[in-house]
Amino acid sequence: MAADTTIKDIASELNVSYATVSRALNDKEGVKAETRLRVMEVAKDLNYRPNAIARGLVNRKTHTLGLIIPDITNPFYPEVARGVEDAAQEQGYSVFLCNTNWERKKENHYLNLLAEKRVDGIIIAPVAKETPSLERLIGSLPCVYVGRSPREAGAEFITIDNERGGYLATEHLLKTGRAPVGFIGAPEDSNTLEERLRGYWKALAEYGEKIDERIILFGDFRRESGYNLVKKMMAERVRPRGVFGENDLLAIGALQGARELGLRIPGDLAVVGFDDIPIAGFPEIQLTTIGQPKYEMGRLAVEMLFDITGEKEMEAGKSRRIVLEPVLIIRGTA
Amino acid sequence: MAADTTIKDIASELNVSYATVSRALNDKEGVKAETRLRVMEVAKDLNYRPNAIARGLVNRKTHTLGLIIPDITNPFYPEVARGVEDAAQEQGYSVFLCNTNWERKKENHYLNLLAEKRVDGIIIAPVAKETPSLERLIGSLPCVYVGRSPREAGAEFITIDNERGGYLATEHLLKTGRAPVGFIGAPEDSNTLEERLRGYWKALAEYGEKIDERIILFGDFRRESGYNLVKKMMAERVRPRGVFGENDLLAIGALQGARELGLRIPGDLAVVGFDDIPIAGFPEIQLTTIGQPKYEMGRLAVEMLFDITGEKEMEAGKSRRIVLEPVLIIRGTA
DNA sequence: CTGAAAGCGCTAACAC
DNA sequence: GTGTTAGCGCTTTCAG
Repeated sequence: MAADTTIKDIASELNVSYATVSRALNDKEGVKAETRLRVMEVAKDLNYRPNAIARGLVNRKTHTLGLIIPDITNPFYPEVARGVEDAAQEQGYSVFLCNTNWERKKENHYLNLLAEKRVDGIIIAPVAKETPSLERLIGSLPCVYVGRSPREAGAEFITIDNERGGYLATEHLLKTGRAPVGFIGAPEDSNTLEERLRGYWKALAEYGEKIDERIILFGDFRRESGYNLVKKMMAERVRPRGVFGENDLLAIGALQGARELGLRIPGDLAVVGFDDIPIAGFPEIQLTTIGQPKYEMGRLAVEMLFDITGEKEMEAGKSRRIVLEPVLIIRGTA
Repeated sequence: MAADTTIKDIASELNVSYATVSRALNDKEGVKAETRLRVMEVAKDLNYRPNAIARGLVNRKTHTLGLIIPDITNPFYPEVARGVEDAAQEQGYSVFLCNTNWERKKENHYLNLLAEKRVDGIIIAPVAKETPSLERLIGSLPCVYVGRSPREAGAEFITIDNERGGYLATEHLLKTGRAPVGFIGAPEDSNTLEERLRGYWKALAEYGEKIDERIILFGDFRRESGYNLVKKMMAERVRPRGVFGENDLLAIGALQGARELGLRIPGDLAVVGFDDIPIAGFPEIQLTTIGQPKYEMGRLAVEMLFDITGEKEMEAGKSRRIVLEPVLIIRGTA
């Protein structure tokens, strides 16, 4: 950028030391009211803009947060991101939004980058169950996980009870007589999968259904995957009458694949998703799903971060490990 | 963050000057191979992380871009954002994603913030027709607009031909005998509205239809708005047989409102949108719309930025003012 | 090839 | 109240 005006410029303009200018600009005490006024004036005239980089260097604080999400294209994450950004902005923070596209390499890269940029904290929805490069950072860089409960003892997190969510979804299917119930999810290492799958198993067990690997299928997190997986599933000998999709995109894809197969929903096949993304509620979709407070989770993550850094204390009674209760939202597909 | 290790630490460890360390770390010439190796080793041992803040201060370059979008919740923007981020990352840049939520105040705030953080460039999808606080920055901070062609002479931009898009949409409706054709859009000051509306007018004129203010309705950019507006429109005496929505979300809302009114689509009412967001292509929606290459636009915006800063030259023949051709995508709603 | 030293823009003691 | 000075972590002359 072109030569910016610095506090020195405005100091020499006024024939005061630049320390005084700094004091005036930062509303510190010990500056004559008149001096302060003149400083402000000249600052405006010269179109002065504080250099956050220089400030960050001496204050060791950048007023910047990093937010790492796996898929900005999945409507779940923009909602979370909005919560994070709103809450951050309210405290005068800005956020680096990093999209890993479900690639661990990218996640790693961003983690390093954020550390190098000396962000004041990181909020992450990790790609996989373990995030070693982050775990190395924790302790030197405050961090909170969103959407999953990490294994490491030291980490803070906000998530919903995924196992319970999986249970609720499956139970609903079973209770309405949809056995056998299939499951479609992302690859095995995904962070939330394990817990939701566990909930699925649990419900199955409780209803006396046995686990049938033929109708537990894995792909990726995209809608197309749900579409393909349901077709594959329906080609099996055991024809499920209900399907639980690990997330809404997958479930919606399943809906579409099933309809293409000529199946009526929910008559021939009932489908339950997870997340309650906005389109799930569209009249054309009406997906039965498990709801989570996405925006709120984003906000809470920031609060927790600030609580760690001491920037701002959290409301009393709030823990730094929050597990929210999922809710079953019954619409038209199950 | 806790006390980081600095180049001084690794210098004293090795009994060399920290200048040497800096050189070694930055792959500068004039360092004995062996010294370099030892530096690298110790750096790794000490878990050294370059401080991008300090670097930015001396280099006057932060390797950071700012991206300002109005609504991360509208699937159009995440696509653009992905393009921006991918292209930026390829050049070793990271991006601050700022969501203005259609608020000029927030936009302003972010613009200042980005300037203070000394980003190397800004890509913006502005809230309104004019962005005075940005225009003041241009010249000192490279900037490119996405999604609209600003009035100022000095600004670079990448957009599609919105007027032509509006024309194509309306023409399609007219050609298929849908007159009278209504229009629903966001508030008057919106950036793209004017051009798309102009295209609508033009098509109307060409087909001998007159402009009827009663069926040109404005709300905001959200789906709910389309839903409400279409209901209002259908309550008018002139009952339109086609509607052009300024964006897909609006058009989808219109679809839903119309159906709730008992109208069959496209039999009773034909609807065309704009943007071609992913859900537009869902089998349940099948929205006829105007397509724009969102991801590509994001990428191109970054290229243009780097071309301005001299970071990387653009392919020959590319202008810094790009107006892409919109395409009509005919699906089921018109 | 390496070291010493200045300086990026700013804040924070410590003097006066 | 205000000025002086050191220093945040790093890059970059300029000497040696």
